[in-house]
This record gives sequence, structure tokens and C-alpha cells, in this order.
Amino acid sequence: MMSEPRADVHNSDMPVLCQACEARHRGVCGALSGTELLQLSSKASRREVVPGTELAADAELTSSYANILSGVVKLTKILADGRQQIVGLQFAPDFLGRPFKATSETNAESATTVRLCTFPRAVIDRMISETPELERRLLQQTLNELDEARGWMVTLGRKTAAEKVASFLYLIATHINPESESATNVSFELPLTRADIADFLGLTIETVSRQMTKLRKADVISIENNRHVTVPDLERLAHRASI
Amino acid sequence: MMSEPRADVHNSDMPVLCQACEARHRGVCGALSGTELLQLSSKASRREVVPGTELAADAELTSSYANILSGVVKLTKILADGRQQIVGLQFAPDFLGRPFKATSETNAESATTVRLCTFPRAVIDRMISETPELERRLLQQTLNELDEARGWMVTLGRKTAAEKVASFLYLIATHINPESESATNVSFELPLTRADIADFLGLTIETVSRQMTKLRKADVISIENNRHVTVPDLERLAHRASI
DNA sequence: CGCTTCGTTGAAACACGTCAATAAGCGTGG
DNA sequence: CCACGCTTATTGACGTGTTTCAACGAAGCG
Repeated sequence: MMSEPRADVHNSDMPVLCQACEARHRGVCGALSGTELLQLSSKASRREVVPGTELAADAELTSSYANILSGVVKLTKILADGRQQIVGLQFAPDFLGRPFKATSETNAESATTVRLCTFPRAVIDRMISETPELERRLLQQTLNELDEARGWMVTLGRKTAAEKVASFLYLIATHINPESESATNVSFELPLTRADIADFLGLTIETVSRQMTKLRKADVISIENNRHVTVPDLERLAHRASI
Repeated sequence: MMSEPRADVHNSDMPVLCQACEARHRGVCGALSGTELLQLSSKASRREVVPGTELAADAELTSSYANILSGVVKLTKILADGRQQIVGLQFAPDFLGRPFKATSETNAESATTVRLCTFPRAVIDRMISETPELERRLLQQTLNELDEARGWMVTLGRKTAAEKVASFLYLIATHINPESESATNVSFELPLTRADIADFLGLTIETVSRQMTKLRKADVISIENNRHVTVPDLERLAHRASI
């Protein structure tokens, strides 16, 4: 029964730390056997950071990897003169870090309160080379991120400001909730400030604000307290986003 | 001597087809042993296509993968109303195709004359699961493509038209030649038409043309026959691109 | 040669950015 | 409790970079 280490997902030798963890199922940890998980979790440490915390800069993610347990992380790039662009948003249970490379070129910063499960870089690097299944999960997540990045290139390059804002709201509406798929009516807290949204869409905060107002007056969305958004009809929002 | 299949790169059982192949060294095929190469090459077929050939649509890349032997392939996305965006350019010896997914969402089209080495999808999919080294190469290429895509998101979202065109010329200048690194003076044929460049940069062809003229009049580049570009000082071009 | 495709250039229109004022939310402290 | 400062968001007026519309030139090809 125990002859094969890569046994059932719910075998009893799963570390306590991992038992209720989302990454254990949908994330990269799902590729690991019970014994591997045990080995990894002994080196893992959890922490919670406030919004706006740099994760890549201060040796946080250069010397380690992490799984996102909850919250939203923004990946940013910055030009020499200060212009900034958000090049990716990561939600739980995404894997954070760039294998095979010391310098990341992109900064990672918590957009909301974020809970992380971090691992020393060396441990993961070794596991990647020893566990093909883990490598495969990483490949799949990377391919998905590539698809997303390319999808956003269309938004950045070819959509109007109105479509951009609608596209962003649609992205959040479909990503932030743990599988509220097929729902037509959704409601959520925006994980990003107007400045962040602007940096994500290649716009200014004024333009973002104006377009949100337009969507509100057209009854495509309603907003409370600047952050709480309700979308009565997701299809109508998608149409505004040219999706 | 033959006990270990993953022997020297230059072992004698390398298929004739692969012996002068770039992909054999820098591409994904470098992950394969002589016997694996032999097995793969028996199923492979080479072909050359003219510029503007759809590679993803007509069952070319949906049922198969390919290595680019020479030329440039553009990956495009298109909105319902016809707006188009190029989301990636691929050069030799890049691997073409999207593992783990039947529908690609993005179209692949030859920008120049392109020589391909194509493989049946099933063969590669099996090899991926059997050869961790191959999977690793794919992961590395995918990570590189992701880095590139994110780099272009900055260009699309935050750069001016002048910077965009300079950025594009810089990309071509540094990618098209087989390692003319560290050269300050480069000269090349543009692999893309003005319309393609516009679709790549999220601009119109008129704006691209105007910005190229500006760069020409500022002696940052010189152009002959609309396609042949000479860059006397790569650093000056990079500066214009805000790189 | 005409025909088509590709690229350049000009003038006008407009979407978005810039500058600026105001309001709203929120924590701190008197 | 209100006063105060600070950050965040909204709204308006104006300026400008890019698009749009249009004409023209150059190159490839029957």
C-alpha cells in the first residue's frame, strides 16, 4: 500500500501545515508526494504582509520562492524615468518566483494583504530537477501566464480606454472569487487602487476614474466606497470589454 | 561506450537531418539523446513556406509542433471587429506550438520565408512526458517568452510612439542576426512590413512611418529600399527606446 | 504599360494626458 | 466630538500626441 510514495492526494502523512492549503490542490504542491511535502513543509514558513510590501526587492523572492495563499500580488516593471507598468497579477494559489534566474527584472509587490508560504530557493530548485511532475506543473502555470500576458498585450495595444477599464473589471470579476463561475451577477472588492489600475492598463488615474464613472452611469457596474464593485450582468461587461 | 543513451552531443548516431540543425544545439532538440533524435527525426518533415502563410489555422500547428530553422514567425491575436495585435515574434531555433492545449487562441503566421521542421503532436507529447530534460528546455523557453511578453507590455502600455518604434528596431537588431553581439554597428533586413510593425506596437502604419522618418532624419538609422536598415550606433538607438 | 501593394506625407479630428480644483474617506490628536 | 492633515478619488478645462482621412509616390508584376 505504501510502496509507491506518490500515493493518494489525501494520504495521512500530509503535513498539518498543508492540509487546508489551496496550493496543495490547485497549486504546484499538488505535484508532490506526502514525503516530499513533509520535507518541503519543514523548510517552509508562512507570513502575512500588508498591502504595498515589496516581495522581490529585499531578498524576499530573490532567495526564495512562495505560494500565494490569499490576496493579490502585482508584478511591475519600471522605466528609468519612473514610468511604471504592471505586467501581471497573481492570485492564490499561484506560484511566485522565477526559476533558472537570479535577477528577476520584475518587481513583485503585494496589492492587498497577502499570505505567503515561502521556501528557500535551493530546496525548490532541487525538487524541480528531481520531480518531473513538479516541473510539469510549473510549465503549465508558466504557459498559462504566457497566455494571459499575451491576452493583455491585445488590451494594451489595441483597446480604447473604455474597453481597457471594462477588461480589467472583467478580469477581476472572474479571478478574485474562488470559483464563482457561471454566475451572471458578481460583487467584489477591487484589489487595486486607481493608480494601480492605471499602471496596469497603461492609462492615467484620471482616465480610469472617468471610464469607471461612465460604466457606472451606464448601469454596467455600481460602486460603493470606491472599492466595492457590483456587476449585475457579466455578459454586458464583457461586451464593453470587446471580449 | 553505448551504454548511456544520453551520450555526447556529437555522437555518431545523430540523424543526418539533424546534423547541421541549429535547433540541435540551442533549441529543444538539444535535450534529446541520439536514439531519441533518431526516433523523432523519422517522424519529422521539413518544409518551407512563403511569407504570410497561416501556420496555426489549417491544421498545421494544431496537430503538430515545429522548430523554426530560419525566418521569423509572428504570433497574432485578433478582436471581433478586426483589430489585430502581434503578441510575439519567434526566431530560429524557437519551438512552435502550445503543449497541453488543443486550441491555441493565437494564430501563427510566417512573416518572412520560413523553414520549419515539423513533428506530429502525439510524438512530442509522449516525449515530453518521458524526457524531463526536454520538459525543462520547454519550461526555459516558455519562461523566456514570458519575460519577453512582459517586456513588451511595458512598451505597449507606457512608451511613446517614437520609443515604440525605436524599441522594435532594437529588438530586431539584437535578435535577427546569429549572434552579432557586442557589435555597435548592425545592418539587417526588416522581417516585417509597416503594417506588421504597427500591429506589433499598437500603432497605425502612418505613425510608424512618421517615426521611422524622424529616426532617419536624426541619423539614428538609415533605410534603403524600405526594408534594409542600418544602425550605426546601437547605443543611441537603445537610448531612443528608453532601454 | 496599367494594376496592385506598400510606404510616405499632409491636414484635420479626437481620444487621452496634463494641470488644477474639489471632495471624500480615514486615522491622529487635541 | 470636531479639527486637522493626508491619501485617494472625482470632475473640469485645456493641450497634445496619435489617429483618421486623403493624396501621392515608388516598387513589383502581370
